Amino acid sequence: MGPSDEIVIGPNIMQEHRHSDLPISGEGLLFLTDDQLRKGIEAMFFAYRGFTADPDLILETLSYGRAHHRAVHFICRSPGTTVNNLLDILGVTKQSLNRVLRTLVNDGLVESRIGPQDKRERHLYLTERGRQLEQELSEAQRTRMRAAYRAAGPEAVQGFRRVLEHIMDPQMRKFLKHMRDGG
Amino acid sequence: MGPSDEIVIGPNIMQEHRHSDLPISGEGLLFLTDDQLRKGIEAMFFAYRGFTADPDLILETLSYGRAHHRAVHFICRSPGTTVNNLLDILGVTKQSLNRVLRTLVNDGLVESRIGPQDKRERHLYLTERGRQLEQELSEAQRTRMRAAYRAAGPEAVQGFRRVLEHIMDPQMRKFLKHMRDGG
DNA sequence: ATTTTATGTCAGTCTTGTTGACTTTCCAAG
DNA sequence: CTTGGAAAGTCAACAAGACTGACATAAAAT
Repeated sequence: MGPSDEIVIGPNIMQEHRHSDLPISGEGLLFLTDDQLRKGIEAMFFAYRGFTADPDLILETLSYGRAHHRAVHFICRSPGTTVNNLLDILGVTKQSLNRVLRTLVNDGLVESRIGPQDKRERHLYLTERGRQLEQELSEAQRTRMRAAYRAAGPEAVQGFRRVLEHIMDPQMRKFLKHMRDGG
Repeated sequence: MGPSDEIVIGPNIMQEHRHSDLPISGEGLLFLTDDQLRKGIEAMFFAYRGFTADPDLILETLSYGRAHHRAVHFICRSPGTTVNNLLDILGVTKQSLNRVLRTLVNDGLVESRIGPQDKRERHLYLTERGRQLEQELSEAQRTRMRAAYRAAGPEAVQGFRRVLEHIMDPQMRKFLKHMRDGG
């Protein structure tokens, strides 16, 4: 942190964008005001930074980045998945993913097997070392999440998940649901 | 999406990392299992993508990036803030922030005034055009959040905020609280 | 007068995204 | 059977945006 250890972002002049803040009715729609939304947006921003902070520290020591973490995570989650599946999930170009996968394969963390039916496909698996790294990364991330869950309580967690699922694009929600049913 | 419009990430083999999943007691600690945590982690990942998707579309047309959005957001929120304050909040280097601020000032979206008391400081303000862009960006983002909030309901929103605040680093939580008291 | 602070700049690197061009493989229509 | 297109993956080059390090300037603090 800075020298003051206390962030004070200028005089506390809150902008009043009230155009859609009018409580349409007298009831409990206060949680939909622009001000409430802004707080949620900022919370999302700061929380995501915390969310990635702990794995980032580990990745840095290996000169890997978040892209590597994401690849390893989803390969661990669904061993044998193809590059194309991964592309849909990660939402990046195949060239971008390929660079990451190449380093992971070269470093002996991921194994890429030619598809038994369709030889164009590559099926991806973690090696033992890959599983080790994945464990280390996700345990770091889980530790923070576990603390947050515990502090917030089960009902808050349910709300958390509920809102997140409505923020994401529908295909992704569908994807998560699909996995949930299977798991 | 892809041609299939349906993401199927390989055979649905769920890894069972049960080492800390043992329900310590028979009570309601099920929300702390590794599996629940993994679902939360993935939800966070997908939701954050949705969270940034709409502003990104607007930014692209202007050849700006998320960095510009963040700067404009926090300058709008706290007009007159200094560069140093912004650095603490955004958590980037001054070189990185400076590149963004320079383009915003050159493009006439941000005004940088020499501090009245301390002439070393630069106080940052949005111009009229800057405010317009900020409105456009945050309205795009709020629209998605509003829909999610409405769909999830007020209790879920409360839980959402509660968990997010526990995920972020304490300084950031303090910062948000500080602003909340003032607003 | 010296040091510290706030800001800005230049140069160079790294990660991770992009597009374009290419090979290999598969499948289906002629 | 062949051929042409689609799909999967790879290589090369480029851009955004983060980073570090070195340095400059001005003003405040000591």
